[in-house]
Amino acid sequence: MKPSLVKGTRDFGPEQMSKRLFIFDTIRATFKRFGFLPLETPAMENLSTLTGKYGDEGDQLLFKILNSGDFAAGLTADGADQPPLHSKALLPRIAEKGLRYDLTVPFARYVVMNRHALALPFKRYQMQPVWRADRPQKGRYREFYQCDADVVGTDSLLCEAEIVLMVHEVMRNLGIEQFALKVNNRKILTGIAEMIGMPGQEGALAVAIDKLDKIGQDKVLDELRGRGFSEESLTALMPIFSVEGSTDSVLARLKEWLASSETAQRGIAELQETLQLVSQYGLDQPKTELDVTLARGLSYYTGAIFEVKALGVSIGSISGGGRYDNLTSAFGTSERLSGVGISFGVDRIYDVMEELSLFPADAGQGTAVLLVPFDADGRAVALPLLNQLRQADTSAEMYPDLAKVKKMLDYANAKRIPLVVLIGSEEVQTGQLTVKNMLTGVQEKLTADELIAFVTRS
RNA sequence: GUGAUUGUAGCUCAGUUGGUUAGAGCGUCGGAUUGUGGUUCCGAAGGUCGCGGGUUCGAGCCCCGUCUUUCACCCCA
Repeated sequence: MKPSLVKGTRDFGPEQMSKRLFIFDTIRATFKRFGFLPLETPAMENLSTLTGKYGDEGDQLLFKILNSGDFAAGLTADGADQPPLHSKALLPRIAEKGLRYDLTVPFARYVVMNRHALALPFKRYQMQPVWRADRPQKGRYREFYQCDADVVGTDSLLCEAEIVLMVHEVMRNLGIEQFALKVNNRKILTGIAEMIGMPGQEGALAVAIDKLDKIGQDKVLDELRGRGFSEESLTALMPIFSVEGSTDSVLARLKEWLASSETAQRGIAELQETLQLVSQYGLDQPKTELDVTLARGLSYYTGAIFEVKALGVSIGSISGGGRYDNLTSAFGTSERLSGVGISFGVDRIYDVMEELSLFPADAGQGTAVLLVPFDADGRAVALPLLNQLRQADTSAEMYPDLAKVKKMLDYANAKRIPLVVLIGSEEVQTGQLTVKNMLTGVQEKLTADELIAFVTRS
């Protein structure tokens, strides 16, 4: 049989992996600098932990795991006198585990289970794969990695501000200079829904408004009509399409328009304070953009919402997050624990960086020096040198077989090893090794000590 | 989940209105004065034409199903 990959999954070869590790390392370094601690949770969770947290659509995208053993035991066969079993009714009887859909919900589960041992506020980062059963397409996979940093146990808007700072640091360290960090606040959307006489409908409102830049104002209105919004409410909504301009002027206009909504006013104030904290920090050339139409589908957000888009590429958002006030309450805690977090999508960041050629040249660099002995005598000289190079923190290897020189140099080219040390009888006798730069073709004679000095210097 | 789309050598692709032993480039392997690669020359290996059915004297080509790829919708990192 021919081997193949599961739909929407990929292998990562050495070259891809070294680029991916560059992304992981960059993000991890930032998370650590901001005081977040590492956490890992299992790939699978009880379905009861996962369901109901992501809305109906999200539940459908969960990968379920068939029970072990005779999962069909106790199921009755469909008979003429019985209605056929529907998969929806069948599911809880044959699957009680599922693959994690994101990192936020398992984190909330962890916090609730370990509440007694955690010093609040608790800051954790987590970089693990998640799985979603939707159709793969550009920038969308069934298995992909998220890098999350969340804080729970504080309402302080400093956390929101730090997320803004982290996003800037990560993007700039990755070399993604052209990006937009869109920010909004769910409370503003909630207030708008109240204002137009559709309280509690901010979810439907958000989903439709989120598509504004994609389908245009008229189609957004059509969609809202389809969702049961009256003409009256739509008329009341019109000002949202004309709030543009600088962040300050947008905030001022919103304040005026939503004057009667206490919720909206709180959202506006939160946003304002967050942005003020960011500017007090002294962030250079912030890429934050207030976008009233930014909604984000995940239903658990209650305050700030973030989304990062790379400019100049047609790949969806590469990062997103927000504040959630009652995620832990879904697990039955009476204590109100507020949290806020950000999630970086490694796979999309990879696609963006690949498309814009942003990976540094040495991101795929493996071995720095290849030792090429021509015979057993050369090998006797090469082995201690190999050891010395590695102790000097240089990645070095020796071609394992005594093969033809051509073959060994071909190997160096294939692995893009920039430096080759040729060791034949002449080199063994004089101690002057032939060091060849594979890029320029230039050769020079160096002693072992000179070689190590040269390699560690560059 | 809805609607399209793709599949021929390791890779990128040719392959006529259905007609004999399915081709190219690149790559791989071997060789061209036994201590020199990336540029040259010669040679070789490598394909159940995604898979399963059907139509036909005959299918890489037409039809159906299925899987896969890519894309739009939905939603999302």
